[in-house]
Amino acid sequence: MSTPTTGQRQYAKTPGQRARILDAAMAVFARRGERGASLREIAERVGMSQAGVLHHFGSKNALLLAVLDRFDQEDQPGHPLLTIDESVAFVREELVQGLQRPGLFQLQITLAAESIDPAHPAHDFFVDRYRRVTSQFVEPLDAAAASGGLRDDVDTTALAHLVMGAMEGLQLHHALNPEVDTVASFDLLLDVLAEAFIVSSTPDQV
Amino acid sequence: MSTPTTGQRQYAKTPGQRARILDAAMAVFARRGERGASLREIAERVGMSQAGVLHHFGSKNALLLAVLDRFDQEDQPGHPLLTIDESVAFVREELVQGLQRPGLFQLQITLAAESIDPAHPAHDFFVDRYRRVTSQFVEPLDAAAASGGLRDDVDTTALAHLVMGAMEGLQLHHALNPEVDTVASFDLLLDVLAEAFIVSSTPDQV
DNA sequence: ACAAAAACCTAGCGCATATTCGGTTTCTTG
DNA sequence: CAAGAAACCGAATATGCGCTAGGTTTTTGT
Repeated sequence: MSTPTTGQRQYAKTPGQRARILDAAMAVFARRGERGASLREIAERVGMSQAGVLHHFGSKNALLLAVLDRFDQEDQPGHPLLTIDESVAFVREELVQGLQRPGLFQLQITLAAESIDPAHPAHDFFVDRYRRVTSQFVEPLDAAAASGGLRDDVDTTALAHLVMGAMEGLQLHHALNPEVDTVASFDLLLDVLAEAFIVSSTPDQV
Repeated sequence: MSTPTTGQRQYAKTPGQRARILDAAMAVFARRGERGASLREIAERVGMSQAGVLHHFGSKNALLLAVLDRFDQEDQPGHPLLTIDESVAFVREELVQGLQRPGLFQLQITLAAESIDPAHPAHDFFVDRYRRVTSQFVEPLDAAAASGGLRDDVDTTALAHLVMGAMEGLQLHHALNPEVDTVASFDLLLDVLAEAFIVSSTPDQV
């Protein structure tokens, strides 16, 4: 009765294998989307058979959900974002890192666009995700507006959507044309917004 | 010898049928993407068999290209955009109309995201398209900068990418969460940019 | 009115896919 | 070291896809 009814025995290398499958699945889903991705291609990358992959994740759908779960954790901030500066720094850092690890952003854009279709298996996930991320962004803005750090006539919701939208739209352009400098454009936006809306005790640091 | 060797006879209702097929294909491609779309679903919408659709367009690929062709024409400006005001007005009008005709934008986002994959049949189209649209936007900006209508230290390319990226990113969010007010966020961007960069002889009209 | 071609349809082919099934190997635990 | 289960694999199944083949109906110019 050491590992009883819950008995989920597991080999030592199993977590590693699952991780390798997730790596491959992320890359393939990012490139081809869920609809264009095949278990065969994922299995090939891992050096395993289709059936082997399914042994670990049960179905393509479950594999997709596991990928989304991991993706959600990887781009979650380590600590709550309380101030505007923290939020901005976090989101900008994401954009910068996206240049060296294009997979994450590509996964996001590819799957999010596919998920517009209500019949898509990730539809609910992305609908919920955008709501969460938006409120994560609106809250510090509202807090700043309340404490006088922001002009109080600003539509914080519109502002949050603008920043998030710009980030992903730029990323989409960059994916199609690598010459597009996402960070330059995004910084342009941040500078202009700061100049227009932030009420700083110290003068602006452009 | 009235319609000789080039003899492409056509029934009277054929153009109408082709148009109806294109309508259906646009809607289905917009919802499901190219990979998720099936000729069967398109044919059903038209009230025709799969083979009937193929009789008119030859292959799914050719149908996709026909859709892209039409799409490109529909959102092309009627006249060249020479000034910033014209460009901004045009792109903003597109956004407003997108609310009443979501199909066009959804088609654009869905297919563009799918097209990140170099193996996608529309890859070349979207790579080229973004280049074209960007330069269409950069040109009036450069002209304005040259004639003193714009602050001359502005990175016009980054600016153009920002505006285009924001537009599409917002549209993606809106597609997933209709509560997102794309026009409000976009106007926010335009106002802030105008205030920051446009050198107007008359004072700004917020 | 008549032939000829366009505009369809039904049926089926070949292929790729996700998933299942039964067996074999590999590891873990007592 | 010896069960026994986990971790695989090869093969088969069912489904959906784009596309083709061949025939029938509808429209057309003469």
